Amino acid sequence: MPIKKTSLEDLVQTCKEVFHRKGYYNTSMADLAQACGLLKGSFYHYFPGKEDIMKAVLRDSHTKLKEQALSVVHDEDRAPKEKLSWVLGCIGGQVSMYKSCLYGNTVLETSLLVPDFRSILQEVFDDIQAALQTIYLTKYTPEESKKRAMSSTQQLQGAVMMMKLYDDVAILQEAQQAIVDEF
Amino acid sequence: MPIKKTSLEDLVQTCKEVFHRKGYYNTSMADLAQACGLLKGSFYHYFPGKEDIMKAVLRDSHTKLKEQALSVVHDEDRAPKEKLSWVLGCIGGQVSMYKSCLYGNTVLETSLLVPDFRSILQEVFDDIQAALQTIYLTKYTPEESKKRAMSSTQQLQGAVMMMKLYDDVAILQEAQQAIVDEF
Amino acid sequence: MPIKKTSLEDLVQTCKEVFHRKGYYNTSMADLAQACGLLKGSFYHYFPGKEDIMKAVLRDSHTKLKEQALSVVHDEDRAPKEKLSWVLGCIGGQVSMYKSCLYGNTVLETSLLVPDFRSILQEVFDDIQAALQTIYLTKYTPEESKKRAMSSTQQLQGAVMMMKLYDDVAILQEAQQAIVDEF
Amino acid sequence: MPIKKTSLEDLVQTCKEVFHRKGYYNTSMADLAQACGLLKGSFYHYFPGKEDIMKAVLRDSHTKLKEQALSVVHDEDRAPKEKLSWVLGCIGGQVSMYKSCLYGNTVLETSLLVPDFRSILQEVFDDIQAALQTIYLTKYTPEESKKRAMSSTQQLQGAVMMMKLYDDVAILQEAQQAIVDEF
DNA sequence: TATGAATGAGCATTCATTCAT
DNA sequence: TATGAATGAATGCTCATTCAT
Repeated sequence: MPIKKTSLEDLVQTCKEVFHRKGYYNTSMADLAQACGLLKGSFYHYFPGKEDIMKAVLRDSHTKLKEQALSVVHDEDRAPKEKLSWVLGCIGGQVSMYKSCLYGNTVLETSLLVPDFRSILQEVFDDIQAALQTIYLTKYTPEESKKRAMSSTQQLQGAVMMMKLYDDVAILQEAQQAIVDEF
Repeated sequence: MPIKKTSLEDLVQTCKEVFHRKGYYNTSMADLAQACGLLKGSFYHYFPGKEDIMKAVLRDSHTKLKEQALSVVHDEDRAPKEKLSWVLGCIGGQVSMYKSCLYGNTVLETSLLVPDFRSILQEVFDDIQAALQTIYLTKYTPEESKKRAMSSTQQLQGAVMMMKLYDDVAILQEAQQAIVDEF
Repeated sequence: MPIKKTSLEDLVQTCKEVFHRKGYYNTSMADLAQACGLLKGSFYHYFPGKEDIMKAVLRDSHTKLKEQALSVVHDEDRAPKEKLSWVLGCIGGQVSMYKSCLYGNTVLETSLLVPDFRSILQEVFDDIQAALQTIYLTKYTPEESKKRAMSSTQQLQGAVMMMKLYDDVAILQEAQQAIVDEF
Repeated sequence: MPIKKTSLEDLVQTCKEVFHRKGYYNTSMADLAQACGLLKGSFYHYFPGKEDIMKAVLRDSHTKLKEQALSVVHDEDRAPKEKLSWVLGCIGGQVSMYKSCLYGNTVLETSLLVPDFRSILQEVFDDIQAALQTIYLTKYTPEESKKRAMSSTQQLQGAVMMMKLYDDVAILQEAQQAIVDEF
């Protein structure tokens, strides 16, 4: 029965939500503090600065992505197509929940401006593509698998953008379905 | 032959470049003014505010997109595939020049926060998809054409993101090529 | 009949007074702004930052020191001892006015921390010593003159400190007198 | 033989070093805590506040000054000149070690702003001058002795400032030597 | 058209201090 | 004794915007 007043984990989740909603530069420390029920100053007990909060958020998402979505790849009890569906479903679920993809957002908003973000994000997408590639390898040549992994990732990211633009989650779901169908 | 010191056209082009580089929220009026060789105050003779600058930039891009990229669709002297290649080439050229796509960036960064931007951006993507659809209609059913138009747009936007993440223009070019090849 | 609202010159003089009274680190931008009748933000129209204000203040004092105090050295109508008296009187007058010496204060408070201040302050003391040396050279050997210039400068600075400690301007005046008498 | 983890004595010595280096206002409680290997909060077990730390530091220095430097004055086995040399040597040694004189620094930075500091510092300089006066009295009239005590103190303090400005310990040593020679 | 001074709110961050644990 | 979370004010500075000139 832990009586936690503020746990770092909670902070990260709350900040994640705010960054999803408002973006990195448009989110102020005051926004984050308010969302977490803290004063601005108190935040600096947990993180040295705004950049570090975002890094913690991105790393947390990356960890969960690997645990929940990508780990299934080596599960021998599932069919490849099912795995693909699972991976896309997990990613899509997150995206639907927040109505945006923090990875894609952050790449476009900051990747050329904040090197620390970029390297984390590259790892994220490297992992996603590696997982997809592993799945495609059960059916296609290595080269073709790589191409399809890249293509599917792009398709998904583009769909996120269109989903946001038209505020229509169906766009994302159709894209997911199309990718699975094309397997 | 007017020798204007500062033309609205020049201002828009310069601001476009800055918004591409730094994003909307991370760009300050001072950034824009400095890039244009004006003082901050002087900017308000041309635009009522920051939002209006971005709107002018987006509309200018939209106009040029329609003139240069999309108008070709109704050119009867060209083959459909050639038209597709042209459209993607035009869009890709812009993206390569700025190393990012202002439409996609702005959708992800602001579309849920600034309604005015969203409606402009919806028009832009409506136009792009209509053009692509028109091309696809020469070969596919209406429904299939619509799907392919959407899919190609997503593919392209996702490729822009990946291009930015890995700082590799080839990613974009390959995506363009793949879309054309699949016609 | 100039209707100046805020002249840079006035700002520098007001800030000089505040820095004298409160020191560099203990003076906030809000202190300076309030003393000048401006808002904090407005200050950044005149100076890029706090350090630059101090630099302007130090340079202004240096300039006036050279014009008023040190220029007399090459005046051929005055006797050397009279010149010495004048130089010390000018410096002492400033010190008495503010009840402290900004040069000495700033050396002790910041010279090892802010390189830009140090180089300005070195120039200031180089000039003071060069002036004193020139005066002493009319009576002493070059080596002895140099020693005496250094010694007199130290005596004066030490007297400023003691004056401040005991809040007694007479301490400074006696030191000045002693230096002149020893010529 | 107590093995204290943090002794008040150690704390004072460490804080003394930090105040020497950064000055009073430019030193934060976090600076002090970090230098002492404590957390900010823990500091308040030893001292009620920042001002009290500085007071402890000044008093500690004062005590040691009396014990080490000034006590020699009444040692009948030493010649007056030797005593003078000893006193100046002790003070100079401290100054050289820290590359600054906390007494002089603090007078200039805070004496007019923090009454508590001022009264401690007045005691310090009263003691220094009394000691010097006692030495000079072996050779000069009371009045002349007082003058010389004041003058030597000023000389020394001025030399500390110049030493810091030019980052040259030799300046201080020459001043010490000159004072002894003039005895 | 263009300036540049001025505004007042807001920025990320740091401050000295408190206090339950 | 020591922690570390929390505070609330203050730090230096930037923001988009206004407006007299």
